[in-house]
This record gives sequence, structure tokens and C-alpha cells, in this order.
Amino acid sequence: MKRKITLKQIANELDVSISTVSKALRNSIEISEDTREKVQAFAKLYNYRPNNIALSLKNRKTKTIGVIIPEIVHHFFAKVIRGIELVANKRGYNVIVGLSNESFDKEVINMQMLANGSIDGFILSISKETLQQQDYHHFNETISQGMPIVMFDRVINEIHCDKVIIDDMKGSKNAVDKLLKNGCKHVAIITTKDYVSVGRLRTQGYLQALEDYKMTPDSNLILKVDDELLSEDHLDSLEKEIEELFKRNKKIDGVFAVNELYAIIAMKVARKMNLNIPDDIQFIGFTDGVLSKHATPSLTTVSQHGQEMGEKAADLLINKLENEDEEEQYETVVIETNLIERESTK
Amino acid sequence: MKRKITLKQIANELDVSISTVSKALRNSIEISEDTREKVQAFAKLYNYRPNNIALSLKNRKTKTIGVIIPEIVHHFFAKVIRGIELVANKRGYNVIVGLSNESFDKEVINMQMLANGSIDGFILSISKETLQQQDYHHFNETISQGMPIVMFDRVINEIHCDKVIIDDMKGSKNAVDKLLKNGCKHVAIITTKDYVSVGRLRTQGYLQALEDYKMTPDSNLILKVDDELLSEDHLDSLEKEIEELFKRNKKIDGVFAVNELYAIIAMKVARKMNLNIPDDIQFIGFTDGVLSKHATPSLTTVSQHGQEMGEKAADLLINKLENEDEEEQYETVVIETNLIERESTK
DNA sequence: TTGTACGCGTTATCAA
DNA sequence: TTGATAACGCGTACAA
Repeated sequence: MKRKITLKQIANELDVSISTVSKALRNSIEISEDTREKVQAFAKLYNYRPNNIALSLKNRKTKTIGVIIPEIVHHFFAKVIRGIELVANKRGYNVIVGLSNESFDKEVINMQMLANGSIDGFILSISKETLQQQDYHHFNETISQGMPIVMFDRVINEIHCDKVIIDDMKGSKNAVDKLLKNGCKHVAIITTKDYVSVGRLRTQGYLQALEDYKMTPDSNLILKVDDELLSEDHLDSLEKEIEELFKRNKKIDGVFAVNELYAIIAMKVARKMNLNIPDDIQFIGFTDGVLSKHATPSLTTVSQHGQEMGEKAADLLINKLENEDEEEQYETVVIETNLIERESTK
Repeated sequence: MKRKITLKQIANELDVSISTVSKALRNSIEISEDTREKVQAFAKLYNYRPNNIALSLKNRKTKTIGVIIPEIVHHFFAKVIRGIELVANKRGYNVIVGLSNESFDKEVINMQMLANGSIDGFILSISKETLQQQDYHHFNETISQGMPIVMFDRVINEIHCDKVIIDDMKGSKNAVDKLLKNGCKHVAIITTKDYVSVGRLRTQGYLQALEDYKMTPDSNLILKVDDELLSEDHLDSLEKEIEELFKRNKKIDGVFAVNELYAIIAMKVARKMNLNIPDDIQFIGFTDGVLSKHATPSLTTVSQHGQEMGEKAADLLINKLENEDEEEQYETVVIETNLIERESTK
């Protein structure tokens, strides 16, 4: 087992100084052709590679991006990571991943672990618990220590940093527009409690679409699901809630759900009640994942373009990292959503 | 914007030496109570944290695990990552992720990037291209440089390292057993070409189950899908292939698919042909993902326990890292699969 | 009780 | 053309 070889070892073997080796390897004209060749041959033989850690220490740059997301077993976040990784690697950066698991404490701890020199900057999406507690000190501290942050999807306006979001309101408005245009008269929405910003915004889009069509919103048609219900164990009770919604309002002929799982479950309930999709009732979800594509019937969704968000976020962060002295100007990039029409709508 | 504070800065401010500060912060009894308090107060005020990079360089340990997977937008791999991250964090390690995107070159490059000091060891699952080319030099080189590797799921016997796998053969044998026990007389299998080891093993399990039931395998019932078909664009032709399979063999009353997507698509085809699931035909897939759970009908699957694999892999790797001098003994851990019965079987 | 010196691996600057 | 030295930030053995 040969340990990784260092400049010093090469220098010893070849009876030259460390700096000579270093220069020779970088092909410096200071060094004679002879020694250069000798050193390079030797280095190649022993497969020399400069030690990243030493370089990081010296350059005060790690060429590594820290990513903190609430959850990775989630199609959207996985796609974002892929986008980040793609751009990061292309631009010579590594990606280190931390999962907050929707917990405030884990988010803070993870950020602290990484902020102590391991990375050059953060890309993150805020955990639900943090959003609920509205405690953002860890973001501000990180930023004030000179470490740039790019937030995506779940962001907060008060924090000054680059952001990549989609226009949740517009996206859901378009979706509901579609349902109304398709002739739906009683469109229900299945959404989250309001503290989840994207849930709130998507609800607003729903209301706006109704307004545009001069329809008065009916609170009976608005189901605000308690978030806990997303955890696997509570899916059954979610199903019951939706069933009650449908039974209370037999006229529902269109459903907009703020994520794909809600939509899929709602379709399941509808089918159980012998409703025909899309003839009796139409469905649109949000976030384009595997479920939407492969469900039967396949689900029309508002696509969030996770990978693109990741790519953009990585570009923003690396740009900031590589133009240190630029004026402090923060950008909020809005990624366009689009409606992917499938079988669940006419 | 205050830069991160260092020992040296604290020492300067307080007019003591760097080592005094260092010792004071670690509460060394060498240092007087007085200075200790003074230093600690100051450090706390400025939120001092030791620089990880410097520690890594000094200790020759990064406390970071490198994970190379073929794809992250994939429920199974995402679950593995979550498992790895869980254990790693608990044991004080970070996780850095590289995606090979099923490409040999990217796998090699990614490993090289990380092997130069950025991490202490690898957890990885081999890309399809690498498996096809059977070029494993990068693994051997890494290992011979003293950097431990733990492979999971897609592994190769020739490489000496810890491994975490499932018993693919047994898992699929159990699945097919179930179909046969349920009365299926003509069980088809939808699998991959043989170079994908897990596909090959699962096919073997299928054959073995038949043998146990004294049934002779019918090559007409074995569909070996070209792997390219998994890429999103080719799903249509996969659908056609399956349709032809069903039309060629009208008697098929059971289908075992080596992954959940194949199974879901096969169910779709069956439904289109007006076959009733599970009365006319039963289905079992492999890998328990979201699709299986939320499909209609929900799909009976062999669960792979991705998270558990990740946890085990992380434990194996960290154990190896923290017991350097132990004898070189490699372990292959087999994670039990189990059949999750849902609506697609009787 | 405190401080000096060294080493981790690298590069840049300056001296020989 | 080559080599010595300092510096990145830290911890520790040893000297004062």
C-alpha cells in the first residue's frame, strides 16, 4: 500500500529541493529542461497529484459548494442537486451535501459544520421548521462572515442574497386558468397551511385565477392540509380528508393540488368514487415528478424545472465567488414554469 | 463584513501567543484560569471556530466521505444517500457527492478529484458503462493508495473491499415463488441485458423459482430490455416491446419485472389490453419506490431497503477509517429484502 | 504559566 | 538554474 506521494518525497528521492519540484511540475522556465523532465517523469510514475487540502489552506478557497436541502428522497430536490452538480463540476467545484430533514437544528448544525472552512459558499432551500420559527440568524451570520448564499425555491425576502425561484403564483394561476378554460365550474384546491410560502403563493394564484373569471372563491373548496400529513404514515388520513372534501361538494369538477402527491391521492379517491377522469373531474398538480408521468391517468402538472434551478443557483454562486470585489448586488432569478398537459385534463 | 477569526488574530488582540490561545480554548490546565476565561470570552464574542481545512491538513483526515453514484434522480440512490448522510453526520463526518451519470469517464474524473485529499474514503455504486467496459483500474488504484472503498448494490467480486448488497437472486426468487404460489402458470420476466449484474442475478432467481416448481423456462417469456430504454425518451418503445410480449403469449398471468418502472409500464400495457389486475394477471416489481406505492393498483415489490444499505455502508467505511491498523479483512454485508404485498398480487 | 518551534503540503518570493 | 523561507491555521512537544 503506497501512500499518496508528496512534493517532499519526490524532492528527497531526486535530491533536489521541494520548490524545484514544485516549479518543475508547473513547467516553470526557471527550471532546466533536464530537471523538469526528470521530475515530471518521476511524478507521473508515482501518479503525483497536488493535495487539495493543502491548496485549500493556501488559497483560502476550497472550490467546494455546500448544499443544504430539507430532503433528498424527493424528486424535485434530487433534480436540483443534479443541476448544481452539473454546473459545479463543469466549473471545477465539488458539491458537499447536507440534509436538514426539515429540522431547524439540523439546518443550523449542518451549516456550522460546513461554514468552518470546508466550503466557499452555500446553496440552500429552507427547512419547514425554520420557516415556521422564522429564526434566520444563521443565514445572516453566515453572510456577514463573507460567505455567499444562494437560496432556491423556499426563500425569504428579508435575507439579502441571490435567489432562484419560480413564480409560484403565476404557475398555479395558469394551472387553474386551464381548468376553468376547460369548462370546470367548481375547482377545488388542495394546499398546505400558509406558513409554507410556496403553498401560500400557490393558493393566491388559485384565488387570482378565480377572480379573473369573476368567480367567488368558496372556502368549502379550499382544503389546507396539515403538513404532517405528508409524512408517509399519515397518508391515510389525508385520503380521508380528501374524500370528505369530495363528498361535501359533489359538484367539484376540477382539482388543483399544490404538489403531485396530493394530486395523485386525490385522483385515487375520485376513482374510488367512480368519477371518470378527465370527463367528470380534471386534475392538475405541481412539480413534475415521476409520479405524474407514470400515474394512470398521467397527471397534468406545472413543471418546476428543478434541474434548471440548480444550474442557475450554481452559476450565481460561482459567479459571486469568482468576482469577489464586484459591488454587492443581489439577484433574484425567476425560472419560468410551464404546464405539461397529460391525461388528467381535457 | 467580518472575516472568519483565527487563533492568530485572537492572540494579537489579547497580546498572548497563539499556542496560549489554542490551549486556553481547549481548557488546558496549563493555562491560568484568568487567561482561559479571557480568551474563551473573546473567542465566544467573535464566534471563533477552528478552521476545518487546517485541521484536515494537520490530522491528515478530512472527516469527509466521498459518495459516487450513477444517478441521484432515482429513488433508490436518494435513499442510500440519506442513509449514508444520517450515519455520517451522527459520527461526525460530512458527505460529498459525485455523480457519474452512468459514465465511465465521469466516474474516474470524479474519483480523482476527490481522492486528492478531499476525502477519507469512498462509498460508491458502479456506473453501467464501467460494468460494461470492465475497466476497474481506478478502484484498484484508489485502494492501493490506502483509501478505503465500500461498494453497494452494483459491485464486482474481483475488487477487494467492503460491500453492501442485497441477495438479488433470493429476492427475485421469492417474488416469483409468490406468483407461482398464487397460481400463476405462465410467469414472464422483464429484465435487463446480462451485463448489469443485478439484472442477471434477478433473472437467475426467476429461473430458479421456476425450477423449484418443476417448470421449464420458456425463452418467449423472458424479455431482456436494452438498457437504453430506461432513458426517458425510449419509454414508448419499451411499451411496445412489452405489448408484443403480451400479444405473443396470451397466457401470461404473472409478470416479474426487475425494477419498478418496467413493472409500472407493464401494468399500463396490461390495462390497455383490458386485463384485470390482479385477477387476470399479477405483477411484482423490484425496488420499493414512490411509483410502486402510489400506482393504481399499487404494486407489490421486493423492497431493497436503500436507506439501510446506506447506513450500513457508512458504518463499514467509518469503522475502517477509525481502525486503521486492524488486519485487512473485508466484509460483504447482505441486506435482507422483503416482499411488500400490495394490490397487484392476490 | 506561557511561549517557541515544528509539521501537515503547497506555492510565491527572494536569495544564492 | 536552484534553494531557502514564509505563509495558509492549527495543535502539541518541549523549552523557558
